[in-house]
Amino acid sequence: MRETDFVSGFARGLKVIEAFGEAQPRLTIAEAAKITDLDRATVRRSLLTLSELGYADYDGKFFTLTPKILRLGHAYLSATPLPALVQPYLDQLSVKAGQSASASVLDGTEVVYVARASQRRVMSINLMPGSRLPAYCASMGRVLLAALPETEAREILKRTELKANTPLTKTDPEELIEELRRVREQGYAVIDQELELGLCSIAVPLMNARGQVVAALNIGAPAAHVAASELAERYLPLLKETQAALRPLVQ
Amino acid sequence: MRETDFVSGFARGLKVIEAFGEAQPRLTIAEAAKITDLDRATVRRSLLTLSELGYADYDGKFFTLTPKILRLGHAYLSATPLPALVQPYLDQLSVKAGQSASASVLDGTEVVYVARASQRRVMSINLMPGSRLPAYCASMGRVLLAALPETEAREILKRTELKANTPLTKTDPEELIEELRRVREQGYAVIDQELELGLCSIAVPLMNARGQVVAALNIGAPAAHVAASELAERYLPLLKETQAALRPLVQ
DNA sequence: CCCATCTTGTGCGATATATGAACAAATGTC
DNA sequence: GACATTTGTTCATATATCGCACAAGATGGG
Repeated sequence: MRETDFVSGFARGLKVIEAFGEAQPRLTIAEAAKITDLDRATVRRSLLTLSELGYADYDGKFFTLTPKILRLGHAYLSATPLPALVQPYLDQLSVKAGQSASASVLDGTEVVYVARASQRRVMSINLMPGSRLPAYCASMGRVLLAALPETEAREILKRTELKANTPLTKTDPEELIEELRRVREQGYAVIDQELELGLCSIAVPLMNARGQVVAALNIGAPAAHVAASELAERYLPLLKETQAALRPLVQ
Repeated sequence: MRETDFVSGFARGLKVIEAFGEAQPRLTIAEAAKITDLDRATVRRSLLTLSELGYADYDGKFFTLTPKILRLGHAYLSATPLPALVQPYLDQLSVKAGQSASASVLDGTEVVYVARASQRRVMSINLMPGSRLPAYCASMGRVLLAALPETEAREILKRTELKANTPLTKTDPEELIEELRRVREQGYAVIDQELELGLCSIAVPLMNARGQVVAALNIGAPAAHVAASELAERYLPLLKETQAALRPLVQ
């Protein structure tokens, strides 16, 4: 790609949108400039553009995103049949298990939630479509990494900041690779409080008719409610059932 | 706003993202140019920029959006406490009613779904966070329009293409204004197959502690299952309960 | 197999944007 | 209430992008 095939104004604008988040629901020009590391004048123009197009509101001091911004993500969600397809199955799965059920895909070193059915809020983190978690310490992440050729999985782990979120988090690359082998063999991954204390989860791959892994499904539960060692016994049959039902339907 | 405070490259890029959708999950440069009504060279640069940033994939012919694009909508969903807050209540509501439950806000002439819990898929249209429906013929739209000063509601109806989706759709502005008065008075809106034959729904406003309407909640049901005339009897108590539970929690 | 048609890639002049400094306004501090 | 800081805005100019026109390549009938 040539230098001139890159629209930096566009790239800068996208960076500005991403500056908004849970901790920063409203931003001043200076704040957005600090977060994005762009010039204040540049950020101002991007924000005014967003505001002019109705993607943001401006009260003279703070900018906030409007629901119109959801059109952008919606372009993906509606263009990809997967989220709509799995949603009703997740709903059923979630009701039957009495726990949250989710589906996600891999994006770089992270898993991205594309659909979710929650029974109650079990985590301090709030998950919804579009939410991201590091792949190495999430059950769906393990399943998705296990589906890759080992060299690719290694490559992703190398690019990941393997930090210990809890004392139980596995952070040694070799240990993780070994774990991925186990996951590949047994067909599911169990996470015991590696992401957050008190939370464990179990995931299976979602395959299409040709056997390609296109996503992962999981059930998350509070550790106080279900011990990690019981996860497979209690929820694996339900997950396998959903996996089998979806297999002929995806892609 | 001055002319030079607008970054047209950014605006054009956003338009390109929105070109993707249910009917157009994969686009060539020429297709995207036709949809957006932009010059091919411009669209090409935008698409290559998206691809370079990881928001899109390019196989040399087709561009597709990647899950990374969800970061943009996620910036709104996580920045706005509402979706996360109402989700567990919708889940409960959906289970109790045995029907789909949703929350939405108004964006121009449309309602935008910000959270949803579905029991099964009842509509030909697939709804999910970010989905949009015309406000005039949706139950949540009626509730949200009814919450506006009448002049504003009129203004929005004037900008709306009031088309008859079914023989039951109300399309006369005066009749709609009259209906909004009724909705305001009774505190809920019922839609009987005005959007799609076979689908009816009931919605209530979601107010904050100060009594401002911040969103709408609804339950949708197949007409074959529940007649529109029974909706209020069957589901209004559940909706009112949820409305009351959420009232002290929002904003 | 060839021609008509559609698509993609590229060079260039005209036009629009980014930059950083300077200034004005607002905010916070003592 | 005055000073110090931060923030928002403007401006001139260097730089980058836009859209057009054209070339090259791909596609699809007949």
